[in-house]
Amino acid sequence: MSEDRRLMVLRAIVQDYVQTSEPVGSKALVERHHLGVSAATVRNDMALLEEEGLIHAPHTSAGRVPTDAGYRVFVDRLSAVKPLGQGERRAIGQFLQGAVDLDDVVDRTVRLLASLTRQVAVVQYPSLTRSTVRHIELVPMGSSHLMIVLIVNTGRVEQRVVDTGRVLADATGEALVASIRSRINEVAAGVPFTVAATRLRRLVGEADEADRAALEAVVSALGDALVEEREERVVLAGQANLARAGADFPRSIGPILEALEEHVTLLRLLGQLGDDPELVSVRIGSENPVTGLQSTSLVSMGYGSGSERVASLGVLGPTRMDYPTTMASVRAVARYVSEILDENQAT
Amino acid sequence: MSEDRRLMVLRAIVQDYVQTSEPVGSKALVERHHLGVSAATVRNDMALLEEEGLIHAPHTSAGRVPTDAGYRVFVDRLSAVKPLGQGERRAIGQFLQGAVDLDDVVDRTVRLLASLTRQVAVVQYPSLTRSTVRHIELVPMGSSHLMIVLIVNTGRVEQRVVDTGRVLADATGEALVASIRSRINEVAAGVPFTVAATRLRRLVGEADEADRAALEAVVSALGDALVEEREERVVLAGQANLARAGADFPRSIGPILEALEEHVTLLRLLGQLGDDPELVSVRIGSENPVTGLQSTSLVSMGYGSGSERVASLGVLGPTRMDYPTTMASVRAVARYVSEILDENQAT
DNA sequence: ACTTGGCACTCGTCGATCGAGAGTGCCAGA
DNA sequence: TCTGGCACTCTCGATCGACGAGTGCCAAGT
Repeated sequence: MSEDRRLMVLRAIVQDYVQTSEPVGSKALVERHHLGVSAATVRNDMALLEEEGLIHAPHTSAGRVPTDAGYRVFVDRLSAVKPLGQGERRAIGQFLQGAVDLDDVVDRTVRLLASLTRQVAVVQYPSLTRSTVRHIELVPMGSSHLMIVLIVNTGRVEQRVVDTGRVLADATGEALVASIRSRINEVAAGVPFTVAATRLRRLVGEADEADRAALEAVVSALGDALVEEREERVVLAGQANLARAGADFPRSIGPILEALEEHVTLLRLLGQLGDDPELVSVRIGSENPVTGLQSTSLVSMGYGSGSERVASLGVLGPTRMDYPTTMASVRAVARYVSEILDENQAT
Repeated sequence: MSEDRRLMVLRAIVQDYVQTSEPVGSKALVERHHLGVSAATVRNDMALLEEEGLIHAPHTSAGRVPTDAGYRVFVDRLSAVKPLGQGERRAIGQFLQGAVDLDDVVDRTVRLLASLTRQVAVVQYPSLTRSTVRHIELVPMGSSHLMIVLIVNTGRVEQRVVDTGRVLADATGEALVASIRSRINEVAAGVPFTVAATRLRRLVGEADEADRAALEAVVSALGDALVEEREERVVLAGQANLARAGADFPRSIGPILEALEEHVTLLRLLGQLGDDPELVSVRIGSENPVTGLQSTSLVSMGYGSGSERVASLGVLGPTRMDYPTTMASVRAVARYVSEILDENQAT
C-alpha cells in the first residue's frame, strides 16, 4: 500500500468535503477524482487514515470527515497557496489606494478581507511598542491646559490633555510651551518608544526648578500614552459570514461571537505567529487555545512597513474552509497593506 | 366593557411574553396577574385586542403574542421608564470616568451599554457637522510635506498629510508654516465647521501670490476633512447577544448581522430621532425601514455636550425586549456620556 | 350589559414506528 | 495488493396518533 495514494485520498476527501460540506464516501470519491483504483481500495486507505487520526466518521455508516489533524496535513503537505488572479490583485490595490489616513486603511482592509474571503476578518492596528515617535505637538487650550498630540511613524495619532498648573496664555507661557516642545522633540523625535520614554524621564530630571512642574505633567502624560495597553486594538468585519456558515458550527455561533468580542484574547492570538513572518500562519480548530474558537481556523499573517512587522491581520472561519484560497487572499492583502504603510512612512 | 381593563390585559400579555418568551394564554394570565376577572372575560378582551391588531395568535390554539402595534401602545401608554438603581448609576459613572480620550469614551460606552442591556449596542461618534474647530496644528514632515492636525471641540482629532510643493526645512519655509498656521487658526478656531470651511476658502483668495499655492494645499485638505462623509462613524458591541436571543428571530440572525455591518444605513437610522431630543426614541419591528432589522427594535437617544445634540447611541434587540428597563439604561448612559463630553469641553 | 363556567373543537407538539438509502467492514478470489 | 460482492449498521425523513393547551361560543348568572 503506497503512502502516496493514501495522502491523495486525504486530499480528495478534504477538497470534496470543503466543497459539499457533507461527509464523503468511498464511492463518491472514485467518481469525482480519477484515482486509478476502486472504491474498495479507497475504503482500505480510509480505514488506515482513520487509524492515524486524520479523518473521522461521524457515525458508523456515513462518509468521512477530515479531523483537525487531517486539515493540518493537508495545509502543510498537500496544498499550495494558489496565487490570485491578475484582476483580483489589481482590485485589491486600487481599493486600498484610496485610503485617506491610518484609520481608513485599517477600515478598508478589514472590509476588503471579509468580502474577499467571505469570512470574518480581523485586523490589528499597528502596535505602538515597535513604533517610533515622529513628532510631538503641544497645543495650548484654555488658560492652563495643554493638548499633547503624539504622531507615530505608522501614521497613528494619540492625544491627551493635561493641566500644567501654569498660566500659558501670556508671553512667558507661550515661551514655556515653545521651549518644552522643542526640548521633547529633540530627544524623542525619530526614536523608538522605549527609548523615548527613558529619555523623556531623564529630561525632567535635568530641567530647572521653574519649568519642572509643567514639563513633568507633559512627560507623564506622554509616558502614559507610550505604554498604554489600549494601544493594542483590533477591528473586525464580516461577522455576518458566520451566520451563513452556521451549519459548520456544532453549537450555535454564540460562543464564537463572544470570543470575537474579547479583543484582548484576539490580540494575543494574532500575536502568536509562526516562526517566519513572511509566511501565512494557520491555526486549525483545536490547535487554537481560545475557548469558543475551537471549531474555527485562523489564517493570519504579519504586516508592517519596511522589514519591521508591526501588526497582524487575518481571517477566521470554520475549520471546513478553502485553505489555499484563503491563504492566498490573506497573504496578498497583508502585502498590499505593508506597501501602503511603506509609502506613508516615506512621506 | 372597560377599555381600561383591555389595556391592562395588553400590558399583562406584554410583560408575560417578554419574560417567558412563550405565547400567553388566558388562564396563565389570570393566575399570574390579579386582574379581578375570570379567564373567560380575559378571552373576550383578547378577541377585541386581536381585532384592533394589537395582539396576534401564532395559530388557532396557542396563546397570544403582542404585535408591533401592541408593543407600540405598551411603550407609549402603558409603561413608565423605570429609573435605575443607585448602585447601577454609580457604576456607570465610574466606568465612564476612567476614559482617557474620545476613542476610549466611545469604546467604553458601547461595551457598557451592551453589558447593561445584554443586547447589541450602537454608539455614533460625535458628528463633525455640528462641531466647531478647536485648533489646527501644522507639523512639517520630510522636506516639503506638512501634516495637518485638526482638533475638534468634541475631542476628536483628524489628520492629513499634504505636499506643499515648497521646501519647508529652511528659515523661509518655517516662517511660511508659522504664518499659515496663525492665519488659519485666526479665522477657523472656535468656529463651526460650515463657517470655517467658507472662511478658509476666502482666505486663499486674499493670500498674496507667493503663499497662495501652499495655503491652497492646506486649505483644500482641511476642506476634505471638514466635509468628509467618513466623519460619520459607529461602533458596535454585544453582537454575541443576538445569538443568545436567537429563538426570537424568525429567520436566522444572519440578515441582522449583515444589516449591522452597513454602517451607513445604521447611521441614517440613528439620525432619525424623535421630536424631542431629550426623550428616548423607540422604533419597533416593522416601524423600522431597514430590511433585515424588521424583527428588531431600536432604542436610541441623542447625546452631546451642552445643549447641542452631536450624536446618538442606542441598543438593538428583539422586539420582544424589556422596554422600560432598556429605555432606562439607554437614557442613563446617554446622559452620563453627555456629562463627560461637557467636562472635556470645559478643559 | 357584562361576566362567568362549561364544553366542544382545533391544531401544534412529541414520541414511536418504519422504510429507504448510503456507506461501511470484511471476505474470498484475482 | 487490489477488487467485487454482500450483509450489516445507522441516520434521516415521513407517517401516525395521542395529548394537551387554548380558543370560541353559548347559556346562565349578576
